[in-house]
Amino acid sequence: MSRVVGFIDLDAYYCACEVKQKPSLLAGKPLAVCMYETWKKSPDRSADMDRIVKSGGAGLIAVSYEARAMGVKRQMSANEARKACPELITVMVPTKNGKADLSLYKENGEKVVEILQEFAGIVEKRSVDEVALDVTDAAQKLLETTPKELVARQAVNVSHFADSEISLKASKISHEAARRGHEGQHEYTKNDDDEKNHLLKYSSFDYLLLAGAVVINNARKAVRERLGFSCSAGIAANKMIAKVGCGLHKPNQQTIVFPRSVAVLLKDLPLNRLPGLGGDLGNRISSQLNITTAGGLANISRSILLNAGFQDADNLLAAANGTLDEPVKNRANYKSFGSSKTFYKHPITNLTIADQWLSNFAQEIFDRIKNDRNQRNRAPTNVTISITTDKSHVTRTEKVHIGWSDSPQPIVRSAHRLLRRWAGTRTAHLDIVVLGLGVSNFIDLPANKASVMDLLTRNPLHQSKKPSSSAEIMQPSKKKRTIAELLYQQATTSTKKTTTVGKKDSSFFPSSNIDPEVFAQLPPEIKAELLDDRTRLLRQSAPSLGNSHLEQRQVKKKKKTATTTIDSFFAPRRPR
DNA sequence: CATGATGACGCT
DNA sequence: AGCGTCAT
Repeated sequence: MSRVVGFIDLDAYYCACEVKQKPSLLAGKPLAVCMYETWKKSPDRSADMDRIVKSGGAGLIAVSYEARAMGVKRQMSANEARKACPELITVMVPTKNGKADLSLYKENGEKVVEILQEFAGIVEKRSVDEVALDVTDAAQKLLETTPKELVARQAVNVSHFADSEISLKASKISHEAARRGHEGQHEYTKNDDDEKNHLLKYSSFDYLLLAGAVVINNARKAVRERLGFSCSAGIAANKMIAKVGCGLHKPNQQTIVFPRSVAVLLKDLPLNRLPGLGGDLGNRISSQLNITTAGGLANISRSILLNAGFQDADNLLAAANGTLDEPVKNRANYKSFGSSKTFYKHPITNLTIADQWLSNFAQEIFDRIKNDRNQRNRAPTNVTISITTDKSHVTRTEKVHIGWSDSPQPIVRSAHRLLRRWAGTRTAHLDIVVLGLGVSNFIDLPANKASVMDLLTRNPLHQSKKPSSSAEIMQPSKKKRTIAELLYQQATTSTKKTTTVGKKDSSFFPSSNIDPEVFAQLPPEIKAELLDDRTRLLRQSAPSLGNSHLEQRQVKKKKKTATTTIDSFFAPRRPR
């Protein structure tokens, strides 16, 4: 069944966050955001005023539209940019514990998602500044309550169309130019093409798209009014085309791609502007098949693609034809998060320093875990360290129990252990160029800690006085899982390690405050399952020993094979 | 002068 | 579990 997908991209997002912080100084100004002022160690800066830097600052990571108009481009060094635009204001990202602190942007991004959730049943957070929405239902509802001609009129008034002259011109811009905001981008002005478009006869699905465009426009308006962020959007029958459409007109504009416009839009679209083909795979396709556009790829036969070694031919062709239809995922929050830092030209040489950084990372991650946990009653169960040297890049993962713990220590200890698992016996000359730590594999926690404790304990300290929280109502967790989780927590925090299963149920949790009688009354199969869960979780949590010297691989400079699939984000999983 | 920090996911 | 790719 056809869907209506909106793809929203916040305009010059890091810049917009900074403008929100200091509107009187920054609004309407040519502005750029850079990562650090210098690569040398310097004190943390979080105050907005301290972050406006007059010198230094390496590659720009965000450029306001005012600065783009002056020729400032992303990836310029700050000094280069100042030459192009002497009035340029450069703001460095906040730093904390000696590293960039992106929480300002992340937190604002979460607020954006919250607002967008009011407008769509299915919301997929794609990155800090991108969100895909399935607005099919909302569009249908709108058409049920509003005459379709009125809906169409509203949509036309606030949207571009992909087959207009200016849209098709924008579709021919190179990938690089499009990314940095090509010339001629400006706020919306009405044009004759769009009016002509409005005179055409709409199919019933066209009306649905038009309704979706009204919904998306309302969503964008809400984001702008409540948070001050402007954004651009594309509206189409699938996520990939919606994203392509989104890129046609920025900032603060939206573009509708009717099904009948897809072919002409893709005809001259540079191949590497198709999501997933912006890297190696796209380059190989271009050079091996001597094509440069999506339209060119669409004209290649499946068998030629297969013969050239592109096993993912079907998806490639679907992408080139604009029919690749990956559903909008129902995921408004992160599946993992982490903290990392590059030590450019000053690699970490010894374990002590690495440990300190890992502790910092762990603290930062734990702060995020606490936030996330309060909102979503979940906690991660994996900790992964990531280490890059000149010669290698490796990751090491182990299980960790966080639960409702209020200390970052479990993560800190895991991180230090994982570091040693990699380093082996070596303690110096580690030469770590990039060090990172992350957590993943979230599991649901008891929605309300106290209320679950009530179930299993007679400890009056744990009896909750409040009714269940709203979080519990919104996200009821399965009782079985909940109990297993609790048992696991009890087991791993107990002072003794039990190596054998006790003969009596009541002897099972030496220092537990779980009521043995309650446990004893559980049906035998539940007991067995709980015990099984407990031992399994314990086993998983046991760190294994590694041999780092065996793991030092050469980093492969050149990869590899035409078997790589188009970016998973837009590609449906291949059937079996 | 010049440097990124995350995050998702397929393949094996 | 670990690696590689693609993305912003």
